[in-house]
Amino acid sequence: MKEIPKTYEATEYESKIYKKWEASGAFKGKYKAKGKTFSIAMPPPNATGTLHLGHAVMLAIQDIMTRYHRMKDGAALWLPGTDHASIATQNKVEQLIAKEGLTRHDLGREKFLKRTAEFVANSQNIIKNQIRSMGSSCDWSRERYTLDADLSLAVRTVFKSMYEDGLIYRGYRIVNWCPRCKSTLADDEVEYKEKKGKFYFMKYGPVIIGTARPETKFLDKVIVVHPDDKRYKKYIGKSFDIPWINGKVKATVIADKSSDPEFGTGAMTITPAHSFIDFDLAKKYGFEVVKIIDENGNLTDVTGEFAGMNAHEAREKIVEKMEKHGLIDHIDENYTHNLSVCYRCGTAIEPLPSDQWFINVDKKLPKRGKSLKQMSIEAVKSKKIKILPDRFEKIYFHWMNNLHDWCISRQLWFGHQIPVWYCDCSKDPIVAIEPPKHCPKCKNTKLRQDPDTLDTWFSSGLWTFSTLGWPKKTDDMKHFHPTSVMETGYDILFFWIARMIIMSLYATNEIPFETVYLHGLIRDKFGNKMSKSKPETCIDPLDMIEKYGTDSVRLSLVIGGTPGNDMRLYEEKIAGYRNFVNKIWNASRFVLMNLESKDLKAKFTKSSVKSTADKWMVDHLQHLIKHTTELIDEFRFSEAGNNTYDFFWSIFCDWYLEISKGEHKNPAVLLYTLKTLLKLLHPFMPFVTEQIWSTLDEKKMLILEEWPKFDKFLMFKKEEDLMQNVISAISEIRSTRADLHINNSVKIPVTIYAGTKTAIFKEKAEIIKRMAQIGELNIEKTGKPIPSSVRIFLSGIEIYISLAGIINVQEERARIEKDIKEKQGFLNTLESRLNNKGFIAKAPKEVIEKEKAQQKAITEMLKKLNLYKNALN
RNA sequence: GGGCAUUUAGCUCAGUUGGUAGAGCGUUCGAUUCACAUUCGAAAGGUCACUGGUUCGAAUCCAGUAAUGCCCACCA
Repeated sequence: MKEIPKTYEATEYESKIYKKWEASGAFKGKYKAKGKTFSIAMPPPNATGTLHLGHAVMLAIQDIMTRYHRMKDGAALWLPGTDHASIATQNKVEQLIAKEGLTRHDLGREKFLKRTAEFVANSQNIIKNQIRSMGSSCDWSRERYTLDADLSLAVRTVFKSMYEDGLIYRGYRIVNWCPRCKSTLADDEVEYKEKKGKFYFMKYGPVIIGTARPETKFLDKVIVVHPDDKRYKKYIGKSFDIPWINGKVKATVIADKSSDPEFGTGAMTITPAHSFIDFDLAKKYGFEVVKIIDENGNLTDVTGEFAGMNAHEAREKIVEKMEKHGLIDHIDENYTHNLSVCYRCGTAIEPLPSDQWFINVDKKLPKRGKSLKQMSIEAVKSKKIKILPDRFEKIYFHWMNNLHDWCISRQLWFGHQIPVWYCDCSKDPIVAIEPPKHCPKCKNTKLRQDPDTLDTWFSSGLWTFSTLGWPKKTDDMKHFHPTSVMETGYDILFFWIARMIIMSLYATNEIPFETVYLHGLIRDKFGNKMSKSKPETCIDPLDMIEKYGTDSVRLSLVIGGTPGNDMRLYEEKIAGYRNFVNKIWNASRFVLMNLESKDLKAKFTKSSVKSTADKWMVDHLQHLIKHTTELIDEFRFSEAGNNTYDFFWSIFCDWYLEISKGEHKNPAVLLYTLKTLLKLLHPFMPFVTEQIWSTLDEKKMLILEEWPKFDKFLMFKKEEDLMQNVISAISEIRSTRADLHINNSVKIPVTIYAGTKTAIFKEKAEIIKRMAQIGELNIEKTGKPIPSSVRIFLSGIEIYISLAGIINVQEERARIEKDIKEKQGFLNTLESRLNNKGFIAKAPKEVIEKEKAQQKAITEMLKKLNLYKNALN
């Protein structure tokens, strides 16, 4: 009837289809008629980024779920947005203005933020269009940005409430300080890099101490040894005047179990201001905390002649001086240590004490009697939140159990400025949601806002509910929260997932999501991390979309991947799925060519299913519907996609379409099967399925169609079984021909004795002839062996390929011997099992019955094969 | 140092309640105007890392070993 082009050119259709979807309102998150609606909050990409494979894989998986539920439930929400990513974005803009020779201080806060806003607006558009190019069916009318007014309101609301609950406090603590970003970092924003360096052993009065950082040791005056360390027992509690870097110091020896006798010399001095452990010790014993290194990474005035020098650069000079004074015992030149560096810029971290805002994770909440930590652990332990794969639950618990108070203030400009104001009249902070007009104590109107901003994860921790209108009580909150699934890479389990759980439980008293699906990382062909510095294996999803189409890229990212496991991606894989996309296109093309326009309007019912082949096809399809639905519900997307792929290609195309050629076509079943398959494939490959759908005279777009339902009245077990016999016969004949090197152009005569299955073989004679390239075909119930022929024995069926004049006795003998050997081998294992008393006694009945039946069938076949072999000459 | 994962065909990977090992790519043989050569038909190719255990039966469950990768902690 209709003719569509021979090859599917993805780029011709994709953007048009996307626009049509978007314009039609199909993406809009509607409420399900009954019960809670399926919803996903899209992990917001950084407002600065461009689409990479990490985004591509998350978009593909989330879109599959959203489209599936939209079809199945009639409604679903996928809420998109972007994250301001304070530190990453600020760094990027700083790099940009550096090209103009400017720093952010040259511009000043206001101008710098304006500049950043412009930059963000521009890159947001880029990433948003790239999200569209992946076919993402997200609700753009609900799009959010973490710096939007209402999201910022949510941030300030949570801050104030936490402050009032005594969870947020200001404290003087050691923090991870990045001297380049000039900001604090949370513990998990610190990375460790192995570095070769020197390890210095220094004479410190009665002991020798080891350190990698001599430049922090100026004011050390406490020696710590283990209480049981015999070497030092005599010194404990004593004081010494010790010649040190800048003259004499008075040092005391104390005993504490934190000193490891096995490490170094077993004695250490402590540097309270620049080591987390030493800070804790200093707090424990009440020692003075003096800063040696300042916020710029320079040595402070207490270091005397070294003041103002960069701490790292001063190291060698300090060591030189110590050497001159005989304070160096020896130096280990080959020491590898783990250098802590900033996860954003790679600069070495300086631990230093500073006034910062923290969230107390251990304090029990006034009304709930539990700490944030306890609540967060409970939510997962009780299975209210399920993490897939579940081994990540253990990792989550471990992390949560060891969580320290969360430092939330950052000395950055870009972000949510901390909603705290100060008045000159006192040091007390004024915490408010909206800027206060005057000081509540002295009515002074000149207030200063805390210059710091909040950790970017503070606002993204609110993402599942701040995007739905919280703190207002919105209908969206009611229908969509808690969200159904959080789908993201396992690499941000702590950064983000854990924080969302903490924040949501605190603010809304609800879990943020029911299931966490963690996908793996995409790696290159050799299993390495993809990097732009290796262009030969680095894959840019946008290039691939351009070259192979979005559907192919999506399939290649989903099939073959299992949650929590990394996956390799390479261009050949994408090309393979492009072939599949084209296969679907051409199968549809075939169906269309075999339809009249009246067939498109005809209704499909059970009575449309006529031939045995039709019934075989429709029966298979019911199983596929059932299985695919189950697999998607179980988050097994790879299997669901792969099964449908197999089905489409090797069942629908290779058999049913081939059978349909000639006299046997049934437009109703062809169309029903195609439509059902398009629906099942739509979540995985939305574009090509929608494009084909548009040629089928349907009223609704495929995106809004109903998900196929398994229909037990369309099962035809008996016909399915009969047809399978015909299919095996065709396969066997084809295989035997190829084995015997009989060219396809030779139309060989074949005789089949089909026994009880004679009727179906007679019915399908034409199909068998065509598909197995047979000349003359005789089908009888039984008969005598045909001389000069090759024989195939199936269970209850004998096939004779007459090869008078063509048969090669030697080849045939080899073929038969191989067959006998294989069958004998199988028979042997069957019999040894059936002779095993234990097996008969303990194995389930069905298994035993099955094996007995097989034994009988094979024994019979072997008998025939041997007779045949002996007759060959 | 602690934890986790992976190890299945030449390559990339599936394999959920334990019952003669599967796919795609690649290889080999055969097919040229058939919906599709982005195709079709066929084949070869595997002690399921190793050792032991449980079981009538193990790729699958348990214990141990090895290799690889990842995460956490971090030592003055």
